[in-house]
Amino acid sequence: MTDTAPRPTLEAVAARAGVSRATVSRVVNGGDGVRDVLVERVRKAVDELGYVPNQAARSLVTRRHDAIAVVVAEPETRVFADPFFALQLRGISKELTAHDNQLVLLLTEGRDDHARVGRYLAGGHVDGALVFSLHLDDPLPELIQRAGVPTVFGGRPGWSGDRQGVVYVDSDNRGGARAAVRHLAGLGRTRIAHITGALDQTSAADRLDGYRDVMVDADPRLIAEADFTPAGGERAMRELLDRCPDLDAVFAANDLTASGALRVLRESGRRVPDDIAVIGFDDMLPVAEQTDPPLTTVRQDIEEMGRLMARLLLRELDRGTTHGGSDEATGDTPSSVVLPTTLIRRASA
Amino acid sequence: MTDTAPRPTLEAVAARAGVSRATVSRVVNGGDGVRDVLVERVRKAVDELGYVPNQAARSLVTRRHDAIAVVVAEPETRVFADPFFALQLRGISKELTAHDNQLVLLLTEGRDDHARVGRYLAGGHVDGALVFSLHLDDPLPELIQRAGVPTVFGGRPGWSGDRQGVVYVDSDNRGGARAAVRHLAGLGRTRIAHITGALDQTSAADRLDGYRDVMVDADPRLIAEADFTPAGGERAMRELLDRCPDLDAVFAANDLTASGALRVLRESGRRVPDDIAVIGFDDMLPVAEQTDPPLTTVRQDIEEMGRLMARLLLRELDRGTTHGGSDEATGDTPSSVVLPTTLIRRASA
DNA sequence: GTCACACGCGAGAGCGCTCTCACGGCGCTG
DNA sequence: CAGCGCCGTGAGAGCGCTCTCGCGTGTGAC
Repeated sequence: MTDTAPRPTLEAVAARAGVSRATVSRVVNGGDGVRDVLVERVRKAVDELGYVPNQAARSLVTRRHDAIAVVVAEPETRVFADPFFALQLRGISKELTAHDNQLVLLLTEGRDDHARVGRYLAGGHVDGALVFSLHLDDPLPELIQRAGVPTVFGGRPGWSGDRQGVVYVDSDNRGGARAAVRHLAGLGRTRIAHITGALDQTSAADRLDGYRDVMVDADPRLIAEADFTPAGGERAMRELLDRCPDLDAVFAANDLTASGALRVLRESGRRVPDDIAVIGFDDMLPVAEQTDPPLTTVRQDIEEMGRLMARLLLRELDRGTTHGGSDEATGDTPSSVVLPTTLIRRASA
Repeated sequence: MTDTAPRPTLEAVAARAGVSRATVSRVVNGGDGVRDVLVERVRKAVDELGYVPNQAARSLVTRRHDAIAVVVAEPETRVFADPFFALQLRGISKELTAHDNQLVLLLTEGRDDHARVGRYLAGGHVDGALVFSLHLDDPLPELIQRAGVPTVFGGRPGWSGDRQGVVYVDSDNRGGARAAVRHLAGLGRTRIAHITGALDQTSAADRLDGYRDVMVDADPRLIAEADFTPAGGERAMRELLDRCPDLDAVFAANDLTASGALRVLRESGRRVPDDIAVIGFDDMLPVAEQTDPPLTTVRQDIEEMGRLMARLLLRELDRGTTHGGSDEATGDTPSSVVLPTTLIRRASA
């Protein structure tokens, strides 16, 4: 009953089917160039014995693992505790599963972990990596680049120098921000404030840029820095009310920030959206739909981002396999993708 | 620059250090029974060559993979989109990392996926599995049991027949529920209602049991069924207000449900906690702290649950290795653990 | 009817590692 | 001073698979 059952090997299947190991191998791997009679016979033997190929043995010779590492740096709990990551992971999982790849999850916290991850990736345990590099000064991308593992990044990595061959998937943060602010302007609002996210993350920086695109010469006092958290949103909102009591709209860097801001506005007796209109970013359902009033926000398709990351990586891996090991970019390198965002109108603006 | 660098093998290290493969292997795996001089020499060679053992080759002979599968069945998006799962995963990751084990994530949705997971586990790709079996009728546990892979479950599996050797880690849902209801009673509330979770999950059933433990002969109309979602909470709350306008307290099966209930209460003009006291479950910070008023709730240490699951599994695996392959339970089988919960008092009760 | 060729299949090497086994050297005892 | 034992080391087999190579058979062309 326990695992003492000795797993059948290729050899065993071959014996039972009355063919050679090589033939069984061929059948198991697609069955090209084998007569149908034999294919049938081998399939039967496989079924009867419950044969499952030993991945270790296979990897040893093929040097492929059909496994992808997903690296998530999570210096703060926040990052991990929000649904963002979970949704992306789900998209990745779906895509990988569809291509018979496994998902090896590497969560890192702290510097020493980076070394560990670097070692792991360099160790050739996986065929590629999907990396969420959230901060500008993250040493991880550098490490990974050096490990020589094909990689796709989630979110635009924040290097100043854009190295060649760096592939990422991102939302159109800047465009989304522009849409949000334009929407507010379209409502006739003129004193539109912005509560930023953590500005060491490209998404926050990009959203701020989008805001500035529209509010070309905005009063700098209309911009308050926060960190993507509700608490940060509260603090920033108080600051803003203090500095600019006349503001009539707020674009928050994400929904959580917006929820904090809403709370402060309610406390201060302002009506939303009558006195002050509020827009968030993300369209995190548990948050955006439950605020009071429900939050107008910019939706990004997070699951699709994940799926796309996986697809890009798999394509690159496939390319590497098919075209033989050419060294430098062979022309059709997959390139980065920026997904569109859409404005979701609810009650807050 | 690219991955064309041929990874050094044991052989190469041995040559450089002027010893045999066997000796290098010994050093790499702990270095027992090798003279310090040689250990040093080998270490140096390893560093210089940047040698990393080939896990596939190693697994092939040791039959260990140092990898654990985490299986998450997620029929509903909800499950995945809440921080619960993420926190647990984090605990697991920490523990596995500390023991140099990898985390292979398997997300399933739908029936066909079950077969896939079963095949994967039976395929001997991983040493063990951590399984989140959320629903009573889930076929997954059965499948996994049959695959013969050492497994620890997250949350009490819902089989009527408690098979032997089933190990799980759970929160004290029933005890926590009792504490919550007692607290309400201690506040002088007498008409205490309960909004349940999805009752096909053991956690929901256990919390209901806890409620009943205290409210021994509760008015059945004080119990409304929901599904752990805010929307469900709203619906159930309306039902309850309709049926029992005189209720003075509500114990909700989780924080999300409670947040829905709070909204309905506010709409209906009831004051919380003055008119109606509310308690949740989970202590999900982004929710519990942000409700209005902040939610009194039952905290469970989710991350610790994850960590514990991993620890239990690793211990079991270790046991299997150390004591040779004895077949039936060797006495010191790790047994299930139920973690305590604590009541967190905030403003809502 | 003969020759060339293609196609299907089996034999065998080898991927990088671990682990058993046997051997040489040293220290200890009598 | 001889012999026994033990510790440290190397040689070599083999884990389960893939893949190249070559042989045999069947098919088509002349």
